Amino acid sequence: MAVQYRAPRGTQDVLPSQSYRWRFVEDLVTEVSALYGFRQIRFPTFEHTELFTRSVGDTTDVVQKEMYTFTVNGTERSITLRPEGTAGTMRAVLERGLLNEALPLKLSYLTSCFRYEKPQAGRLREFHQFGVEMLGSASPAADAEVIGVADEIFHTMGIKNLEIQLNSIGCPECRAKYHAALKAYFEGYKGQLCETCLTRLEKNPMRILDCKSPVCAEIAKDAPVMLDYLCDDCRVHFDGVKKRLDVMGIPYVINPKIVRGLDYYTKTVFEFVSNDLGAQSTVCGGGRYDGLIEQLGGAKTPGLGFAMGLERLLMIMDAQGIEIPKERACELYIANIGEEAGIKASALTNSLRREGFYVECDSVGRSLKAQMKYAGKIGARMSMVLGDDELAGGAAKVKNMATGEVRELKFEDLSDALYDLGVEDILAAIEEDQEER
RNA sequence: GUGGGUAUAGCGCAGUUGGUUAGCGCGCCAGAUUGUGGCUCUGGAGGCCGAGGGUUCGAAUCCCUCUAUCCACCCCA
Repeated sequence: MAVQYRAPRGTQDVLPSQSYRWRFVEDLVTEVSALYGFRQIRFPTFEHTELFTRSVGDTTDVVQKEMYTFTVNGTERSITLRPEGTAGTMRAVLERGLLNEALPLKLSYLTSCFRYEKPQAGRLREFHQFGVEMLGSASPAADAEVIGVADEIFHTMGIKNLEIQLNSIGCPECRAKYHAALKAYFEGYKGQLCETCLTRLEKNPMRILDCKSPVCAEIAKDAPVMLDYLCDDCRVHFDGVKKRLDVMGIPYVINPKIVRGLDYYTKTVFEFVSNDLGAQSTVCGGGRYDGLIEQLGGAKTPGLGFAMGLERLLMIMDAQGIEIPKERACELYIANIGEEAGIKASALTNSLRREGFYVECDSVGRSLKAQMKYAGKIGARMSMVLGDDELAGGAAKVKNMATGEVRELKFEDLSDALYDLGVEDILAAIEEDQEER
């Protein structure tokens, strides 16, 4: 069958059978981060392009080839769909003067992001991130706190086998020295490096450290390590972070190869890595960005944060068989026979819904048998039939769909007082059913 | 941007060395005593076999092109 319209490449529909999983995750990350004092901020889906080129960095892949950038209706202004959440958050913070409030400022966000990439496992063109930003503290305590929230979120979800990889890429001063040393080292192997690494050598030599090519990896083995080049300030800071994580009981491994692809990072960088994902093994990544606010025109303010990919998070939960609470099931299905009973069933259903119960009745005009079948299919916990007999006799049977057990409910005057009397008895029956569970 | 795999019903899949009306499971709809679902049985709806071109008496099947999708590189969450 030739479907006329397809979802654009790299996008996904979240169907009702899956959406409850999303809500569960969204609620959980929001609640856990709130315990750490992070309050949610929301910001536009698109921003002026300059915001991203200045913050993310115009030499990064994200800016150079992955942004959805466009102009609208012949205007000059260039607009870009957010490729990440930090830039928009910082813009809002500066524009709305949030740094004038009590510091540190702790914010969280839950948004979709857009990157024009070739889709593969765990990589989409529209994807969703939960992120956290903490501004106004240069102390390693802040680093530990931010890593701590992420860790606690994964822990609360019941996710296992995550590895926290930690590194420091230093401040601009010590990193420059390291870059020089690294470049000098790899220059000596220019003839052996792979093609991409030759461009990396110019652009960002640290990336060579992470090359999968066996030759490059072999060469990289003896390359200088960033951690050996940290200035005193950066080393003390990094030690402080590690010490706090140790005390907090959060295990981590030092990975000198973590580089991060966004320009604004300084000092601490970290990733939460899982081998339950495909090649895209990072589920959460972040770090410190002490120069960012200043770069965007604000007062010099230290800051840091992380972002986690919700699709990847869900993938891990799926792979690890983590159970997510199912949605509330239909509590009662009211079947009807005949026009008159159908009208009463509608009214009764509505009354029960107003009482806060999940009740369904026939809205198609199906036979009793088909109605019962439908009730079973949607997983209704109880069913009840309304027909001439019930309307006249003042009693109706309520059936437990799981056990088949039938119980008769009596009504004083079902024909006229159905709505009031019927509701009460049925409410009692539903509540009783709920208690048993 | 560079590779490799895949494309048949809503979903998951068969379809022999090319051979007539393209099948199976699940799902969907209806029926099996006119007022009770699940199990079983019967019937039904639903496919230009991803698109276009070519070879052939004849193509889901062979060839070419395109598109989509998946996985990997790259990059990142």
